[in-house]
Amino acid sequence: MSEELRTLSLLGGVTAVGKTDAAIEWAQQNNAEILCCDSVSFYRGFDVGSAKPDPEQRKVITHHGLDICDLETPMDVGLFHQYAHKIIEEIHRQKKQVLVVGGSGFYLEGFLNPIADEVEVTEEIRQQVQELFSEGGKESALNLLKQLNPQGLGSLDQLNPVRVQRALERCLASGKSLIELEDAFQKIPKPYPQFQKRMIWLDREKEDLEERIEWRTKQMLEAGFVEEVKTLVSQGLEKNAPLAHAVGYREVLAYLKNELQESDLISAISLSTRRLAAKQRKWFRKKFAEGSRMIIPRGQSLDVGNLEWISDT
RNA sequence: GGGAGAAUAGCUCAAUUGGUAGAGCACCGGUCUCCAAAACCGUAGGCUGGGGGUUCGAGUCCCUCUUCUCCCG
Repeated sequence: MSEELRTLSLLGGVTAVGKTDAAIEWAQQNNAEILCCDSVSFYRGFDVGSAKPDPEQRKVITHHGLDICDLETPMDVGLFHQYAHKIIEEIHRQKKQVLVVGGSGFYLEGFLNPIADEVEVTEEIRQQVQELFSEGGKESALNLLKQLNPQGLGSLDQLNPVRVQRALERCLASGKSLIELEDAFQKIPKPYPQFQKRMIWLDREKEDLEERIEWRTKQMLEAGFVEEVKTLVSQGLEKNAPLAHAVGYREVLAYLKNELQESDLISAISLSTRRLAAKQRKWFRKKFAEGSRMIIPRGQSLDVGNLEWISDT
């Protein structure tokens, strides 16, 4: 088998930059299938607001990683990478290339660095910790954590309720201290060792991206974003905090509850989306290889025949 | 034309009887091994619309100009 087939290509980029079209074009030219890495597009029913590739686009090139879970069976990084391993093997068996496309930093990082260990948190433990939180809040969880970890809490951010909750779950589930868990985590080897990884990420000039974001926001609303959120609410959207707070979904939800005026909807969604882009940009700068940023000139789409991939070091 | 009110950080607003201006959001920076488009932390930011006056001291009281909003003609 040629070396080329052992390559894993990661195409990142900020939101609204034009990733979807670029990915499809590249995949066509390079006999590839696409694995989407987008924390909202994983979910069934989150179509308009996540700018998910539409059925037409998916007919052109096979997309994986879309519609693989729903509100009742939430995705997490560990699960996603189990899935990704399987899909990548499958694509290679067909002697095709894999193009990972997405903007979700934490999920993308799983291709480059260890992001999870073997500790499995059972539903009972999750419930138990949840109850502790609703009764005594973060403080009582922190107290219990301190009892379980006389040697200290390691690098835990004690001010962050989500982090404290996770840490406690993992302590209870593993029977180990946070420091032991951290030490063990340090020793986990890099993931996907059988592949040579290369990457590139797309960006645009500030003003250019802002215009695209606003334009796309309007498109989404015209395409039935509000209806989509109504349906999701009936399926229990509000019980899933991260999705209920996802960019755009949060604003439409506020509008449906009369907390946001219709006339402010576009600007509110656009603002959130711009913040997301800024956050993504920071992530790519930090985690993707030096020189892997590619700025698409205003009014143009990407020349995918000419990408300068940067190898993971 | 007459009357009333407002003017404070990029935005929305705070500031007890006059005592050297604060918050939320945005911006900028940072953190996170399983909810990550989430969650959390930090920095910076103001000749308080202009000018004058009273006072030891004015965002706060007085005068004046400018701008905006509302009401009456």
